[in-house]
Amino acid sequence: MAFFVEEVTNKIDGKGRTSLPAAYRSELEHSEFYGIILFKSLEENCFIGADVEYMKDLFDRVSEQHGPFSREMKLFRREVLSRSKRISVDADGRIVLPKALRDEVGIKDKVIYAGGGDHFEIWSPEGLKASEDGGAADALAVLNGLKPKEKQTTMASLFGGGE
Amino acid sequence: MAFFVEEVTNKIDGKGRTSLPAAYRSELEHSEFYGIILFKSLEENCFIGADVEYMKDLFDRVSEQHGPFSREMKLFRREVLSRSKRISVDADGRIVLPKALRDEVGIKDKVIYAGGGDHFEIWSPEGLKASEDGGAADALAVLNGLKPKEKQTTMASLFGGGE
DNA sequence: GAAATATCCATAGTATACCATAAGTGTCTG
DNA sequence: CAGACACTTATGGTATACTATGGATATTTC
Repeated sequence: MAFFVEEVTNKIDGKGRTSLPAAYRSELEHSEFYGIILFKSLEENCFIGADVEYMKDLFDRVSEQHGPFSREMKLFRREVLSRSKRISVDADGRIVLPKALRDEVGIKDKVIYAGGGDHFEIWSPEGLKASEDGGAADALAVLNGLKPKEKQTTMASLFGGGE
Repeated sequence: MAFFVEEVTNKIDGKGRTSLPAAYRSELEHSEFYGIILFKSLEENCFIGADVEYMKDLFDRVSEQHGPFSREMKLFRREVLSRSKRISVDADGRIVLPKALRDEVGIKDKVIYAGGGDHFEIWSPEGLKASEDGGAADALAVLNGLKPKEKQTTMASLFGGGE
């Protein structure tokens, strides 16, 4: 699965065209669809981009854990899927952010792509600056507080045939 | 399988013609039948549209899990299959919603298509507005509450004392 | 033949494909 | 090691194709 890192600042022109960072493109080009799924973050003033598989995976998990016509699934459909867009990467490596979307998060002539692993974020420079976090010290505390990775005892490991 | 996202508002004329969103059409055109299955939602005041494979999949699952002549299968036939319609996409990318159907959910001169992954919904603008959900915060809670994907058979699940 | 349904053109606006450039990177070579 | 060459990347401009929609004409269906 694609793994996005790096923070990149690119221009965006009057038609909403902006180069997707090359590092992201190479993560995407093995995908079934050479493009991204884009949707407004549920908590922050930015967009979230990812490959289609990421969204299909979220879909499957909500559907399996709550039921295909559950209240949770309905929320997911309304608040995420119907607000998402499929945006293809053109031959020059660019995507287009329609004006309506740019206005939602205050993007003018520059965008910042922020890699976040399974997905990435798209910010206006002002928006990203305004969204402050705890800083490096707090992040260090998170890492230091990590417990060992769950060592699940699986059927396979019990009866042989593990990796 | 087709994956529908985006919310699109289109006009519908006196003859019931309305453009199916281009994003949906490109999801459908690899299907065996270039058109949709349409049926009235069992719980909401809208229609549900999908490709034929979606309905065949529902059919298979009900049949396999309850038996081909079970009470559940009879319900599915009566309430879903017999109320479904096969609607083809014409050369201009439009579908036709007959007047009887439009009246069922109060569609006048505009329809809203709401992508929902494996299927999409067709609403009247008023109907969609009236059907409110929990909003972004609730949707975020759903996503944060997701359990890890792999459902491995663990010691815990074997001998009690789950998560 | 009247009403309903389907097929065929026309068009304005928009989005996409195509082409061009300029800067940066790296490689190969004499 | 200097320099020529081939790539890639980001970005600007232009032309073409597509989308949504309205109107008109066929073709059913009862």
